[in-house]
Amino acid sequence: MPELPEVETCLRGIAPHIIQQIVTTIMIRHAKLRWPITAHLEDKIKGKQLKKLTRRGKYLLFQFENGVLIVHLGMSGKLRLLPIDSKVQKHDHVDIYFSNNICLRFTDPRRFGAILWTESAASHPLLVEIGPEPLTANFNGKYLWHTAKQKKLPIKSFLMNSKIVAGIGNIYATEALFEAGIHPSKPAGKISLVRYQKLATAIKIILKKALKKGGTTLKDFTKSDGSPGYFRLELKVYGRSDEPCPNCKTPLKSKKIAKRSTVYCSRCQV
DNA sequence: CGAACGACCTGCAGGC
DNA sequence: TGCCTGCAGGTCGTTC
Repeated sequence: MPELPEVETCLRGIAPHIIQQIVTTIMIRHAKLRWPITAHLEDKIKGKQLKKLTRRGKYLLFQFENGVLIVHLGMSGKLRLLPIDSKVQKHDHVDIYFSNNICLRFTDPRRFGAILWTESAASHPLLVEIGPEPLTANFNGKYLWHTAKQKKLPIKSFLMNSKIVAGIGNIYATEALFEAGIHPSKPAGKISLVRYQKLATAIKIILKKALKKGGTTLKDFTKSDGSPGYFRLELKVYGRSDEPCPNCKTPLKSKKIAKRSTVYCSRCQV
């Protein structure tokens, strides 16, 4: 489910409730995720204090005094805070219990997610090659243009490569390309600097809008069921194949790019 | 080396 | 009702 805004919203929702707390115990019901959960994880984090919770791309980094727990939500993963005695349901694979009687529960039907322990996140192979965060200043049109030189792959695949930029998934790649008026199949190396500047701006605006929406959703977070709740930004083209283009009313088209569904307007995006 | 593809999983909607 | 197919917001490891 989650792309960068959802992961960030999840982080902001859970962090205040568990930062500085100490892990009392953990419960692993299903260790087989994308990779097996790190063996003897309990030995690593039991009795340890959670110092910080940060994000790199779509990876959540739970920073303890002695190392970092890396959590990825895959396609269908969720993290929720619950009372310690909450009823367990199907796909509730992992619980981490904290000293303030809160249970952090990882639920993931498809099990594409990951939970891994590392002593040095800075050099971890999953993190070390991730590109710039899209909401920082060093991600901009010039960076994209420069990095795309000579590349023939479709701009959409280029954008969804986490080595190029962190956290852009199928939805936001689709939406940003529509906003920027760029055809998703256009070879990355054949797009002008000016158009890349427009694209970088579109990415930043869309992500910020989604974050704001997530922040609004978060208001219910502590009050209701303890779930950050997934939210859906009003999407202009994603999931709207055959509907009229919001700009020109031409029916939106849809095609597969690298096996991912892609919606676009053949008139507005060139 | 970069780019394309397969693989990992479950759940759901739609067609027959 | 049941079976089959295709689809889903990710991305690493392998192959070409």
